[in-house]
Amino acid sequence: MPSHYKGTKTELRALNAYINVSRAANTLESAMAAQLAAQGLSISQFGALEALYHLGPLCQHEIAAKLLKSGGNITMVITNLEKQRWIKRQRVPKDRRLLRIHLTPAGRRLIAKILPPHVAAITGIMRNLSDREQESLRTLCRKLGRGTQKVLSGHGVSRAVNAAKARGLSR
Amino acid sequence: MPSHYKGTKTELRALNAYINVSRAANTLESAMAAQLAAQGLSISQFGALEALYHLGPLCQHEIAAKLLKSGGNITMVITNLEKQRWIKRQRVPKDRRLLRIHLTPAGRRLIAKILPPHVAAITGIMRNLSDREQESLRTLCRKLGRGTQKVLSGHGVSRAVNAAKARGLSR
DNA sequence: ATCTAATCGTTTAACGTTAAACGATATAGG
DNA sequence: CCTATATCGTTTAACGTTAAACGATTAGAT
Repeated sequence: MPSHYKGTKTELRALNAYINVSRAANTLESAMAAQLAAQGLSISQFGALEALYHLGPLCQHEIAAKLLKSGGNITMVITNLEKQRWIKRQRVPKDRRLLRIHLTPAGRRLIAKILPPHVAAITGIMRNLSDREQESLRTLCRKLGRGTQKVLSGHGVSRAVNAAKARGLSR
Repeated sequence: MPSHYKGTKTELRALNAYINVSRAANTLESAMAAQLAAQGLSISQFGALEALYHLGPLCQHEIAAKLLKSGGNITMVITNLEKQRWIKRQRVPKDRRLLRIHLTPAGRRLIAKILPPHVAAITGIMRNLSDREQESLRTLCRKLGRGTQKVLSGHGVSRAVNAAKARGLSR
């Protein structure tokens, strides 16, 4: 956005940092989406499978919180995954409002197969930065993210942000 | 995503950097969307207005390239902006395939009014980082973005990435 | 000059996303 | 017990996004 904006040095510095974070994230997301598209998975679908793989069976609202997405969205993501037989819904007898989502054997095999190249791709991309640079980038992004949430508190703000705020945004 | 992934130190470092960039960008985007929603604008609508404001009248494909969005999408963005009378389409006599998009006086007033608080918001968020940190963040993100595009070349990849690759991704 | 290529904007179908309203179920207070 | 409130998952409507097919128009090649 800074293209031709006239502002103080402080403003231009902030704008430049802002757009470079945005673009880097967009580029990363496109790269991941392209990689997952080969397996017929969207990023959210992958995220759901990965969460189930590492955390065990989860309810939909837990997945929603994990992925920072709305409940309605997760209904769709899970429905599509179920169509492909990667997961199954299972009513919880103890609390019949809940659906416990668990991987099918095929789903488990899929995510186990997909995960290593996925991690390799991320690691490969990150190799453009030195170890020290990666850690520096992580620290700066965390600091920025935390600060941004403070700024937002109180305003009418999307569910994703609220969800992130509710739990400590992890790591 | 790293939640509970077992991997080498190198992999975990890369994954942590990756998710922190993603989350920071998501948080920033939500903050901007919330701010613009008050004016009834989406991020893309704002981006189009801003481009027209700083660069003068543009054709739709130029706006698409600027915002890294597909042509069909820009058709919709411009259509919605035109409904609200912020911009106007104008056929170019010299090349009748082209539509030159220009701000209406009201549109110019709007973006002129919106821009300062928008910049102030970004500057305010970025104040969570020192000047030196902002510059460091910018540098790291640029380096990462450039590297990622190299990795992508050759694969079937979204238009946005291709567009970014085609022109030098500016700055 | 004519025919072929490429470019521009539009339309369509499909998907992901959100917010809001809803029905089913559970929990807490009287 | 019974009612009010809260939670969970679903549905719907609306929007942004992409890719692909399309018609109109231009530019290039022969």
